[in-house]
Amino acid sequence: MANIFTFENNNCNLTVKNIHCLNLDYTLDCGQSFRWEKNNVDHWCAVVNGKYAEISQEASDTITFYNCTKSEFNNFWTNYFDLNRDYDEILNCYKEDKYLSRAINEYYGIRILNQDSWEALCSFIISQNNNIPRIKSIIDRLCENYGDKLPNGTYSFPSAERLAKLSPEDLSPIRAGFRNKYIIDAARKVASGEVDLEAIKKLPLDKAEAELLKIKGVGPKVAQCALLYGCSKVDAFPIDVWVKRIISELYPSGLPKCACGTKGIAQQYLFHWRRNTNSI
DNA sequence: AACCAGGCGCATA
DNA sequence: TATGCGCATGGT
Repeated sequence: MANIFTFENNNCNLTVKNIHCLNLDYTLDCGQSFRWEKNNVDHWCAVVNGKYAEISQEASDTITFYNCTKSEFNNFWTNYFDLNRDYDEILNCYKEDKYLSRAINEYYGIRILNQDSWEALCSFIISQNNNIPRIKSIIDRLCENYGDKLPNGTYSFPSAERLAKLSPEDLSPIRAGFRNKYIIDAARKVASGEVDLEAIKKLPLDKAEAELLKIKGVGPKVAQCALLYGCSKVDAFPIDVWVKRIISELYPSGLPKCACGTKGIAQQYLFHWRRNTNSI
């Protein structure tokens, strides 16, 4: 069933009701995005596409966007949270599978975000052989050093064009180690158009991956993450250590066919479930 | 004090 | 094609 939203304006804030299958706590803290943090009043905050955003969830179907207009919601946030995709229909199909069924029962409301393609690519280059707290702190330092300062003192994610002018040595303050040269190679190829992220969004999955593999430090895992989280490819399927465990333990002959076409969504539920529940 | 972290590039066979 | 190691850094 499609979302038919209802809106309430309070001062500059917009409360949206009748949102289906979106749990902010799960969605913003499940390893797909690294910039969202909860503030002192338990609202989720981040700089998203160059603007500071603050949101909170009052009920399972009710979310308030602070300092946000209805047109900003319609033109940006519906796509960011992928609200036009019918998750209930997708997840309903997963119920025929034993483990997917458990994962969606426990973590109903995870959605795959449509993040900025460059930010997603760069963030998952940083993620390799790394843990989530440190990924976040490296990205924070990258933004503080090379992003634009916003009026409230936060920083935007630096553009590929900005980083393309730097050398790997220039990135030493962010302490990303051996990943510095990968970030710069990605920035240069994206800024020059040698790797065209907008074109990649329109390519089939395999061709899109091949384009991203032109970048030093981008292998299959990072490429699939960039495609899933930044290029709206819901069938992209990043295989990290956790998903590798899930496959070998539960799906030695592959994911069930109910996940066909949305393997990235299934992956996200299984990943979160395996990391947090740790029982079969 | 070793070991690990949402991997990848490179060398070796 | 398939393994194994080094890579920077910080947390446990």
